[in-house]
Amino acid sequence: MRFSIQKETIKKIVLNTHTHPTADWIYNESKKFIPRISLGTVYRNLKHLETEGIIKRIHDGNIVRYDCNTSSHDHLKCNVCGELIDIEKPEVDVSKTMMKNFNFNVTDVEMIISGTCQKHT
Amino acid sequence: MRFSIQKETIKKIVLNTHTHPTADWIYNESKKFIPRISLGTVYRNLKHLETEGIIKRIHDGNIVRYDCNTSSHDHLKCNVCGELIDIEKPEVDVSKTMMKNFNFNVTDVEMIISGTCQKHT
DNA sequence: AATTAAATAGTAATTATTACTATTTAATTA
DNA sequence: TAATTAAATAGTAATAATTACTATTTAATT
Repeated sequence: MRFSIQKETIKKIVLNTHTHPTADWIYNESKKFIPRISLGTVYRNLKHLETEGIIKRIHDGNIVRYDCNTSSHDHLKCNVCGELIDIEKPEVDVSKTMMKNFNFNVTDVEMIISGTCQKHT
Repeated sequence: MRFSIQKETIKKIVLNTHTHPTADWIYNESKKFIPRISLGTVYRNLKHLETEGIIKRIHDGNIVRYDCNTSSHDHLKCNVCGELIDIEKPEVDVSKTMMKNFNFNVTDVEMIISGTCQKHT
């Protein structure tokens, strides 16, 4: 992997942004430093960073976001402001726990557990 | 809401399909019965069915799927065959539980809890 | 049977993302 | 230090999923 100003800039932006930005947001942000940067460059480097385990790709509904927190954690999503809030250690009765601990009124819990099923073991 | 063959057909297809189909799959399936059906009609009616609470829209990564099971449940996603398996009652240590109960090797757990945060109460 | 407004088919537009290619540039070598 | 080489970029085109638009059709009402 070769050095490039673009790669370094994108990396710096994502690692310093804790609001789960989209590719487009990162693109616009990087244009402040490299006005002629290409959107393809942003996507390519985000993919690199993900492969290297430096960032994580998260799915907010059908919107793809990037997360500089690569530790295993979940997200609370507010229906009003759309903000994603990092949470650690999901518990049994998610709704009740969220209500008690975060004063967060759960209307929907969406969880996808990925892995390998018994058919392929 | 007015009767239409298209609406009835789409409803029947989704309610009889338990494999979490995509809009495109439903479109192709409905063409077997109504060859000149429009893709827009499929999307419009899927949106209606969702609004009426007859089906649920689920997010499989960045792919949108439709689920005729509207009860609160989660999904196991196999990385090999891509199949989504319905599960009830998520438990604390998800990985361990999945391994024990389903012989499912978890590599990633993705959960989005939607609702309203304390800023808006 | 005539009327009316909702639903449809077909097409165009939009958005997010990937693919392609000529040019640029970081790293290597002479 | 200049020449070489291959990786990365910019810019554009292509693709895929979805929504928007509009003239036409059709279910329901009169």
